[in-house]
Amino acid sequence: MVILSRKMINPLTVGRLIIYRRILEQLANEGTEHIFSRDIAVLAGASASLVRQDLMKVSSNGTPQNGYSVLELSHAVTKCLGTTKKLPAVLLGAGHIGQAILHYLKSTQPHLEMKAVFEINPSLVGTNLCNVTICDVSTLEEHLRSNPAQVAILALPAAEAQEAADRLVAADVCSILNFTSVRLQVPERVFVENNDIQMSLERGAFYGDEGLI
Amino acid sequence: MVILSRKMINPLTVGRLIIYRRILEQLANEGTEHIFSRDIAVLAGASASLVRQDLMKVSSNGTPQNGYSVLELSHAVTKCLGTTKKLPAVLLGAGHIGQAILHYLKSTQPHLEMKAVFEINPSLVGTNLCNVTICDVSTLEEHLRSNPAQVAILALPAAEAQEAADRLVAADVCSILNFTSVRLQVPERVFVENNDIQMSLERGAFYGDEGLI
DNA sequence: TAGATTGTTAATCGATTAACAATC
DNA sequence: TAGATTGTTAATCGATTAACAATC
Repeated sequence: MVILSRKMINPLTVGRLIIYRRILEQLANEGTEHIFSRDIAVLAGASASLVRQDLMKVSSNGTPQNGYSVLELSHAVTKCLGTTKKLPAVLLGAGHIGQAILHYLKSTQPHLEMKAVFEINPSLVGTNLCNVTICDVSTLEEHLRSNPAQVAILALPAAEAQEAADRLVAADVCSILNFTSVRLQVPERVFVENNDIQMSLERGAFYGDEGLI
Repeated sequence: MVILSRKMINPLTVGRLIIYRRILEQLANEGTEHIFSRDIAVLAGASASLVRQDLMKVSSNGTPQNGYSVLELSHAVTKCLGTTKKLPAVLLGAGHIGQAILHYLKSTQPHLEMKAVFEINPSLVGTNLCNVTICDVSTLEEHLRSNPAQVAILALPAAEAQEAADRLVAADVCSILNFTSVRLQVPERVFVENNDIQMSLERGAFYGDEGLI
């Protein structure tokens, strides 16, 4: 018998639920009390049908008259996404992207708590970044033994990505946020979220090129 | 009659072709002369079948004996992606992400040439960023009239994203790289590449949370 | 030749859309 | 009530995988 878990929700749906939550929080701030699936759809760039299907997963209860209660739905989505506690996380790479991500974590509140930043560049080691001390990457395993982290963010040069991933997997990290352009090879149990900024830029350029019919 | 164009290749395939090209360039640098679809698949995180199907679109010609010539295939992919010339682009938002992207454009070579950076924060206006002058966002239209850009990169606060997109669309930008967490509403002719770092972080956190079976 | 791989089509899988009874 | 929307299932669409003849 398979036990249902949050993990049973696929990444595409999770991505949309995250978008819905953001929209609902925004609406709540503006004082909107109710909303229809059709309107969520417009704001989320999805179809009303898909929105309703996704919301089934959070055991929503809208009414034909008023649609969904913004507050209730917001809570239901948040509960489904299960982000009550903050997960300990580590960042590998304190370059431009690493720094941007760290600032992101400080301003918005994704449910991650950055425990340490690791760098190869020795001139950065020991300095501070957003109140997190930069450690030498050679101390990664040691650090993770005493401070386990479930999530790791990879923001280092492509050439170092796979080796770093191997070490993270060995240290029981179960979710890797991969901001490098390398497709990591990891065991199936490890989740990898690829965010390939370089590819985004190139794809944007591709479709921006109108020079051919 | 519909004229075939590069645009007919869908975003998923384009994304993989970009990955293949990167892999092939890396292999070429290492001196590898031939490669099989199976090996590309491993490096690209795809199946061999899908790799071959994608490569059909670039009119590849591998042989059963040696697979593909790395150099030939690399050129074929590059030709298909059509990235000979650099497209003029503008960046909106000179915050942490904007800066990281700008450094990316300098180090790697996506086929974009950053023409100008626009900011609302007046204290940044007039200063330099990676050799590009930061302009006041109020001069956007004026600038685009004299220096048309096909591609725009959006890296500003969520609250300003839609209005900025509207202005870009009105100024004939045809590809928007959206690094905000807002789903933009644009005419169908405009391509939008969403890269939602905030969502990536939250999804990574979701799947990192092993606390429930 | 024998064997493995390519190029290409057919089958499958999964995600999205459409449909519609139940509901307020 | 009449009408629009929800929750949910069925149909469709499209992307990936499987299959296989042709090929070297």
